[in-house]
Amino acid sequence: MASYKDKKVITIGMVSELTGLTERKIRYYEERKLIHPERTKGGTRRYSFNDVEKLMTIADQMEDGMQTFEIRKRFEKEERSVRNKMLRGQINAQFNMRK
Amino acid sequence: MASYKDKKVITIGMVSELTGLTERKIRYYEERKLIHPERTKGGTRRYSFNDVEKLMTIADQMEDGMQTFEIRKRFEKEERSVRNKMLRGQINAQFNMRK
DNA sequence: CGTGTAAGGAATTCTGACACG
DNA sequence: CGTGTAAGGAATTCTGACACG
Repeated sequence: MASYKDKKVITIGMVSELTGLTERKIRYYEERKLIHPERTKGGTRRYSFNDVEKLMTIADQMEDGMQTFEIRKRFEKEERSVRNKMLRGQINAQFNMRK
Repeated sequence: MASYKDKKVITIGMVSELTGLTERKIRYYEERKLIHPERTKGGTRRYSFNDVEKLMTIADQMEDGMQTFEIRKRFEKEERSVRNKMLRGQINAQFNMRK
């Protein structure tokens, strides 16, 4: 499941370059809980390629005039749906084991 | 062909963490032409996940007492073989187009 | 609300060199 | 040859704040 796309290894400078967003914006979207980079011991942020993709989605939605809290709600909704899907998968698997 | 694995986005500090190698070693293997990171405008090195994997291979071979120039020759050999394979693929493709 | 910017400091990285073996 | 280390400087990142709208 976790692969290179999820490894938090990219600095904010590279993310800025990859997405075209300013560092200010990237930090702000974190403040608004849209992304969740990790930190090194020293405190510098590290992002994954998934974060980069997410930021590009965010950029699109911001351009469409959406507000950060709306975007956040969408992401949360999406995550719930993914989790439910996985849960159902597990339940089915167990069910199949029984019979 | 080029994917996330080939994107040069990782700093030497992260590479050191991921591979367990010291930064000194990582820079030295570059000096010996075993790896080829890119540079930012500012001059800091950026590595790809492929570089990270390559470094782990290098570490293994160094442990086995191999010398850097040997390891380098191996890599070059491997690259030639890959290129040849691709070339043959292209030739076959063209040949198949003709008939 | 979303974003720019100047400010001061801290973490990160760089190079060239000396050392050892 | 391969690697550690101290040295000085440059690039990168961080936070909190003020500004505008």
